[in-house]
Amino acid sequence: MKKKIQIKDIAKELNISITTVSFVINGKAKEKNISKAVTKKVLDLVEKWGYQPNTLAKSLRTGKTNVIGFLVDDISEPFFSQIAHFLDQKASESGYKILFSSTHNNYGKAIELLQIFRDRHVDGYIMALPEGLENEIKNLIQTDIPVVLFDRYVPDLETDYVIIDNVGATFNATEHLISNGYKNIAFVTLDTELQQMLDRESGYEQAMIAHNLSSKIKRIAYHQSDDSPIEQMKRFFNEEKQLEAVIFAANYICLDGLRTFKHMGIKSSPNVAVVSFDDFELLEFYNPAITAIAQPVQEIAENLMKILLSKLESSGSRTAFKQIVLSTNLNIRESTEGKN
Amino acid sequence: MKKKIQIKDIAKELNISITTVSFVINGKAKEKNISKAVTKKVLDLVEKWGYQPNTLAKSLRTGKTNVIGFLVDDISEPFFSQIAHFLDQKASESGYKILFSSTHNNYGKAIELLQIFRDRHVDGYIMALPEGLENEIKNLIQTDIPVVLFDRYVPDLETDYVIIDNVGATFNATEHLISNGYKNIAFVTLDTELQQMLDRESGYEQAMIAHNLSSKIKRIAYHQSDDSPIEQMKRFFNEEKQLEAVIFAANYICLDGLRTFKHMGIKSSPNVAVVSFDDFELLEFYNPAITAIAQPVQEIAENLMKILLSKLESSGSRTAFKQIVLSTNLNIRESTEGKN
DNA sequence: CTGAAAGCGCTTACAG
DNA sequence: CTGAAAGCGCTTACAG
Repeated sequence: MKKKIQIKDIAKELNISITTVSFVINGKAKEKNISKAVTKKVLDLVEKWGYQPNTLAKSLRTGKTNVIGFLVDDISEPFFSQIAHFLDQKASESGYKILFSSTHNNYGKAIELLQIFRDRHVDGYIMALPEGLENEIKNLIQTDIPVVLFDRYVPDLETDYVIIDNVGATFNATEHLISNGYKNIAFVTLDTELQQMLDRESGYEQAMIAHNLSSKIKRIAYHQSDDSPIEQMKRFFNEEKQLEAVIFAANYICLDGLRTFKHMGIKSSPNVAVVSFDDFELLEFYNPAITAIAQPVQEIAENLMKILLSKLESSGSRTAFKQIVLSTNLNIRESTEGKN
Repeated sequence: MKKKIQIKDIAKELNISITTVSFVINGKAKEKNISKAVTKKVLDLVEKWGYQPNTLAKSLRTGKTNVIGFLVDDISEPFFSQIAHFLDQKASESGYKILFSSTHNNYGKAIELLQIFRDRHVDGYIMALPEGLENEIKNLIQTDIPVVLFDRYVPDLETDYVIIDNVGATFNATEHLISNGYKNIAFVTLDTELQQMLDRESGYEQAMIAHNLSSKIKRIAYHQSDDSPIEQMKRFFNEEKQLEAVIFAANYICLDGLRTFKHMGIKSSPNVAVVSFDDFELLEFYNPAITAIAQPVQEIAENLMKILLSKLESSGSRTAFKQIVLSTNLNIRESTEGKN
């Protein structure tokens, strides 16, 4: 491999100073009143020699790395990996790269990763916050390093975020079921304090109340060794023989729900209508195809990146927090075709 | 935020030189004959003040970034995002972080990304090579920067890689079908020169020949605007009315195959037995559940990381190329239960 | 056993 | 219009 070219090589070849070369390369020729002739000479040689500035040296000097830290529960979950994909596309267009890691919904791991990202001087963070990290995030935001949250948020935490209208999503899904003739509708969710899950539950409840129907909410405890989610659901479905429809509050809950149905020999529709939060391939191919609340993944990623980039550019001048709420889409399929 | 502590702060506080502090921090106290007392003093203060070396300065000086570049077609494909997840876990344990990007199977994009990774001084690469990049990879390897390939490989390219036994995988799957009474078995694959796809095809052919059955191979052209994969498959299945079983050579091909079946009203088993290359959730839930060749994702990731780390540690002393071939697992499900 | 100093490759305030 | 030089925060060859 040919030896790496440096600024000083260019300067020497052209008999000008390093300063001048640096100014030209960084597009400050105009601003610094460098003559057209010199500017062109430099640019031509840079082109000819294929000079690439050493990003490490640049970062050390400027404190900017052009790296964004991306933190989620588990990068292999389809929702997160799709977000990652779109973020990467957008980031690349602006010269940023993404460092990712998975917290596994673990407080200690998340703290550690935040520390590692800090050590590596990431310019900003995009993350889905694990429970209990409110204070760390508050501290992070106070250091003036841009942070944009998504998927979940903390109601009284002043920060930038992009989320979806969880209340509206389940409200609409519930109304859809009701208008198709279902009355005995259950909502199966996670036993958690995560705001987005509470919002989803609330949307369901509001719709049920609006139609004078009584809510049936089952909160499943995950990460509990002595009582598997499937066992918990089995008991619930056994008690609720007259159930006509179920809304599952997240994709993995839906998967476990379908597994439970299989174990119990319950045929989803026409027996029990099913709606899943989060759309994924399986639902389309299931027999019968399952109605799903789809999150606008690309839109979420684009908004995250847009907010982060604007913060990055206006760094210093503290801008107002941007909070974006996107609406979801109800993909109606056979599973909720109605009782009629 | 409290001002960042530097080596010189520690040195000043302790009235010793920067050199000594640096040696202690880098675990060279013994080697450099630093006294136990001094060593302890330094370590205690580092602990107390929570000193973290500036990785940027360290990298600039040493040329090592502890960053690994991870390049695949599309990070949001489940296979790749799972690999990413396991790699991240393993890398973190050794103090490495992963920078990822998607090539979208695009030659120009891949070249560009390789350049960007180089600019960022990644210590090594893990990648699934897009077609036509053989020469770039050869150059890369010659620069002595560790590269480990996976998923696909080029037969006469001397390098490290982790792949699966594609020939054996489809050979076994085909034999499984034959022993369950299927004779008229088709193989639906991609129209490509990618070695791993050719290997899969070859495994199928060898099994068919071994049993004196005639092969039926359909190569689907993807990325062709005027003739969708589904249309191509439709025509094929229409011509082959007597088909008893189909092996799809990759997960997305299988998905399109299932879509085609749906369009045509073909009921997979019992009419047509189906085997998919790559296992994913959908197959388990499909009705009937579909038999699949599963790749050992975690094992692949672990091997990739092990090879890369060993190369990273022995940098300079060029080690022999490690080429690992892992075997797959045939997850037998209802779709191939047999004609009996 | 320990320290002063050069150097990694940039950017930029300051001087002319 | 342009340049000499300091400094970002480390590591390490060299000297004592």
